[in-house]
Amino acid sequence: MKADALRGHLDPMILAVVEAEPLHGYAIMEALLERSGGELDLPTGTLYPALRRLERAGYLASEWSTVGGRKRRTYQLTSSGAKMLASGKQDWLTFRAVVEGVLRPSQA
Amino acid sequence: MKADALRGHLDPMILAVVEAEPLHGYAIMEALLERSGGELDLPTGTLYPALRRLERAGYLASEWSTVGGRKRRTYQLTSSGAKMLASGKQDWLTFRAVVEGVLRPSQA
DNA sequence: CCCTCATAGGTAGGTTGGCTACATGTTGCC
DNA sequence: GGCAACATGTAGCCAACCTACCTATGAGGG
Repeated sequence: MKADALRGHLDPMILAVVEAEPLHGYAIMEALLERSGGELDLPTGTLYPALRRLERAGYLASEWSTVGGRKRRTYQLTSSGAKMLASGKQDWLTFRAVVEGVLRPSQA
Repeated sequence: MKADALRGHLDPMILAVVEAEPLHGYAIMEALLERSGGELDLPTGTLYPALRRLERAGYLASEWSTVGGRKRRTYQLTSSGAKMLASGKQDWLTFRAVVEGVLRPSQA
């Protein structure tokens, strides 16, 4: 999968995995990997900046903890983030319709 | 629709509209607009550089003509472009599966 | 004891492609 | 005369994703 493809689609995906329960960064990476069937293996240089961006934007809130001697920063969805996720899902449907409308062999 | 969303997905869409018949830039714009149900209204600053990029890459070949006093540059798909389009369509299916696998409410 | 892997977090800097804004010229219609 | 539609293009901005790098702990094998 090309790198650019993800552009603008990553944010809702991140928000989606923390929707059900708060997760820390590493666990988010694993969740994305699992839910994508092994396709979405984000480098840390993508994920961590993205999380900070989403927190700055107010869509996520974070909290530090220590588990088994390791520091974790756990992110949870804010109410603003939930709205963003909902609209992101809607945007995805629109986007999908656009791409498929164009890509479809076209019945003329 | 956010601007970034298009990143990396535009190329196959352009190739797709010239698949059936060669078209000039302006006509490609209109075709995209129509096939997308009015959603995909590309600025010229996006389309024309993209066409040149695709030609440089060997996926499109162009030819000048004059119709009704107006100069047109008509693009047609090369065989290399056809391959690219096919793989782009496949990539789209993969990408769609990834996004929807992650976005889906998740049955846990 | 040491090495390596998995776990856990992060930054700096490069790339790139879609965007805004601008520039040019024609035809056709009011 | 003026404006919309037709037609093509460039320069430069910016955001986001990437590569490459850094730090640190715990667990397991040799």
